[in-house]
Amino acid sequence: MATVSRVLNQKGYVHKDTVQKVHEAIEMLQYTPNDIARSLSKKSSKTIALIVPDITNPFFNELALAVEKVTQMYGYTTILCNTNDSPAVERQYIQTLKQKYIDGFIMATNTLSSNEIDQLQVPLVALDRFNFQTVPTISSKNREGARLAVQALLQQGCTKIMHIRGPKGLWIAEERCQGYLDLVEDLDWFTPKLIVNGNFQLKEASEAVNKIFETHPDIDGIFAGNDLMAIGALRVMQKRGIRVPDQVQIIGYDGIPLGEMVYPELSTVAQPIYEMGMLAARILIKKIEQQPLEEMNHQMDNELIQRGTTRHTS
Amino acid sequence: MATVSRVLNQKGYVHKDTVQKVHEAIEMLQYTPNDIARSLSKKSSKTIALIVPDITNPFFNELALAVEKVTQMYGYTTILCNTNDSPAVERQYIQTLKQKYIDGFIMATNTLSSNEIDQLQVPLVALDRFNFQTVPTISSKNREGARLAVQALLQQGCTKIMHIRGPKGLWIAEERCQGYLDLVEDLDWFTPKLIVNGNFQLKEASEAVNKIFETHPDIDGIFAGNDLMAIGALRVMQKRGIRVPDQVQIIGYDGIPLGEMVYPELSTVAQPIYEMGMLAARILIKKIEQQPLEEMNHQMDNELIQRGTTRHTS
DNA sequence: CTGTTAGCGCATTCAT
DNA sequence: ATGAATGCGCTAACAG
Repeated sequence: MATVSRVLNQKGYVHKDTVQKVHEAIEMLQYTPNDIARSLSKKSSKTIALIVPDITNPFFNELALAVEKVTQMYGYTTILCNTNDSPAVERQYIQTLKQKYIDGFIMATNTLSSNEIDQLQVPLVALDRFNFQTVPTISSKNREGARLAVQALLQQGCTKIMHIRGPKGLWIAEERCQGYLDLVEDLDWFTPKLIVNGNFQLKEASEAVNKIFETHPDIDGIFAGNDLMAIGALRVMQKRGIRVPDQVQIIGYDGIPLGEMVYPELSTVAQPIYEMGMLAARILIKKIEQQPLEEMNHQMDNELIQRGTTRHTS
Repeated sequence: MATVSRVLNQKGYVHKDTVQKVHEAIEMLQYTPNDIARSLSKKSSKTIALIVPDITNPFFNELALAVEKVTQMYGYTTILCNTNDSPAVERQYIQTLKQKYIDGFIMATNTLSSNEIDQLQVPLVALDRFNFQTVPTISSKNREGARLAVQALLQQGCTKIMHIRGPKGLWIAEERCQGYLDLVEDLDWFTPKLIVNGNFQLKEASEAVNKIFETHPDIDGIFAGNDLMAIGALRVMQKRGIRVPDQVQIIGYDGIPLGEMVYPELSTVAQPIYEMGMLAARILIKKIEQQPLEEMNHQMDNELIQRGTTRHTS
């Protein structure tokens, strides 16, 4: 019995012939090891959890794919948890998972206080969070990315640009909003009313844009904090019979595949989503296996991709 | 120790005062039970898995919400597994989960052979599958639903209706296609060329529709096997400058929220997604707990919802 | 009503 | 190089 354990884990000495025999027996008996017993004994489930706020957002799907790929390579299982933006659900998941010897978390949500996170007792890496001392963070250069977008809008003739921002208090939403402000705050047409909150949701963004066009019909540029909201804005333009990009130019943020499926195709600030997911997973596993981390805060570069919703030359 | 177990599980006799004292101790020590040990002992993890082919499809998200809701009510955890249409991934999940004492599966995929499913050894309920003898099935009345859509198209003046079907061999796709055929097969304009395969994906549907419009520019009605594909078709119309619903009318199938976010809003055959999810979960739990099932095959009613992509009167 | 005991299936000493 | 013994934290059967 101990011998079988040895060959399964490739640990300790075991004669070559015995290995062979064990494998034959396994085959014959259709034996599969019991992960639960293994977990109990090792105090580890070889499982990590990826916690996301909205599973229908393709951004998180791509992230999940990336995470799953590398965790699997290292022999870990990953389980996907969708909180639907509810902190209660998130806490519930964390609690349940901890009772199951979860080895680590990748948090792509921002609902928990840093206090709660510190008490976690389980390895953790955060996506799109503000610099922690204690937990590794991965994000793209949000402020810089936002500037990229607004600058393009400006250069391409926009004379009144609105911003659809993400949730208040959410780090990445603030940063992207700041990037927008950096470039337009001092222009004479600017007013804070040009910033509306879409909570990163298509529907809310649509409603907000629809409303602001009542009072500001002369807006000719829209920078959205993510692609979903940009698409929401695009819908509104179509509904109102406003031509994109002739009358209004739109740029989103994320670079999700859905952006290429709408018409006109969405211009966007593309994050290296897949790489961010892989990096997060690698770092988490390093942390779980107690290896030293070189860096705590990873900032990825973005790329401005101009497609059908902007009037770019060339 | 056994007493603690008793109060936690509310099983067996235990004095009221003792219960109190145990709870105080739990509070004091911040004790949380170890689910892994519990699972090992009970040979059950109190968790079930919902296996879906494409997590970005809002249909499955709504399903997941429903399933999660009822499983949680019964004290189960549910874990979401996205196979991304890969049978290999699906098998991998099943294997891994079985080794973790998973209590049951809800399969919203159709990749596995019924043979494999019979060997599963774990309670299972299937969504949108053909009538099994052994496993409970839930689906909507696909053929009837399809007829609902095509009939409306016909009545509202369409004289050449194409169908974007789902994957070959997939039961629900076949049924919906049959429903289409039921109504149009004998009409003089009909030709099998009017049926294209979009594999239930937005992108593939777009490409297929784009292609068929080269040879059949006089199509004035589109019935899509799901909403995602219908939206793909809508995109193509917009790209080609074809007015919807004036020149072409479109009806999808599913009733996902996304359908209300596009412009014009999508007409569709709405399935009771949430109810289907809840029903699936209830049945699975019944099966896990060895309660008798009254019925094996549940067929839900659909509702035709006409919105902006059709020219309905009233 | 409560404490003692054995066993769930594995990994990990320690002998041999 | 291999087998026997112990423990992971819990539940269930049994005594008391």
